[in-house]
Amino acid sequence: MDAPVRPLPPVFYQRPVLEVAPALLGSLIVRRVDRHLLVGRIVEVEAYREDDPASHSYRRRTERNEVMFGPGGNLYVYFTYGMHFCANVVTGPEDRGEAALLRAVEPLWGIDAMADRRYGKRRLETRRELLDLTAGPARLCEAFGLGRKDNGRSLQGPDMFLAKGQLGATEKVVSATRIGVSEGKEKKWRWYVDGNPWVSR
DNA sequence: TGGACGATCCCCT
DNA sequence: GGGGATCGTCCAT
Repeated sequence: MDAPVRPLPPVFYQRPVLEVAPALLGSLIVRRVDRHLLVGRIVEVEAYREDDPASHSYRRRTERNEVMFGPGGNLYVYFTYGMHFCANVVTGPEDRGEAALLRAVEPLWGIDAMADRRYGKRRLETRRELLDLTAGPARLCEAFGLGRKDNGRSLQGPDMFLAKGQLGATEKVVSATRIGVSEGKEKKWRWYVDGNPWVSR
């Protein structure tokens, strides 16, 4: 029997990010937007913490990073490179600036609607298009329709939440260094499902 | 007030 | 493997 799909509770998020981030692997991301239901499975994440030079919350509390300092269980969405959005799950207690970046998702449901957002067409034509649909933090934001208006959004639903998921018996979690950071290179604060085709290549 | 740069992606070679 | 797109944020003047 399938378990009911319901939001992971706030207490799930209100733990240290180095615990929460790897625990997110296999979780479902559930999104209702423009009358479409979109579902994916998280397969790659990174942790960012207040004492970490690579984190937006390093040094000062500012207007941009304010959401990271809120209680765990909200979405932190930021704009970068002049054209992309990236989505994070805020973790830890209030006033602790930490979050887990969603880097890759395996699309499960609503793929035609995701394709429409990503490529302007509702039918995928190549395997490459399927793999590029949600592989990467900005790609998954575009596919799931996440943007500026979603910054600070609660993950208790109904239009956006994460739900308990499963890792397959043969699926192995691997930790590695983070992508695209110039400081804090040595920290192995990226986790992914080994061999999953949506993980960054 | 301005300049440098970024938790990226895409297309070209 | 490399570079361009493109603009909000931050910090140094």
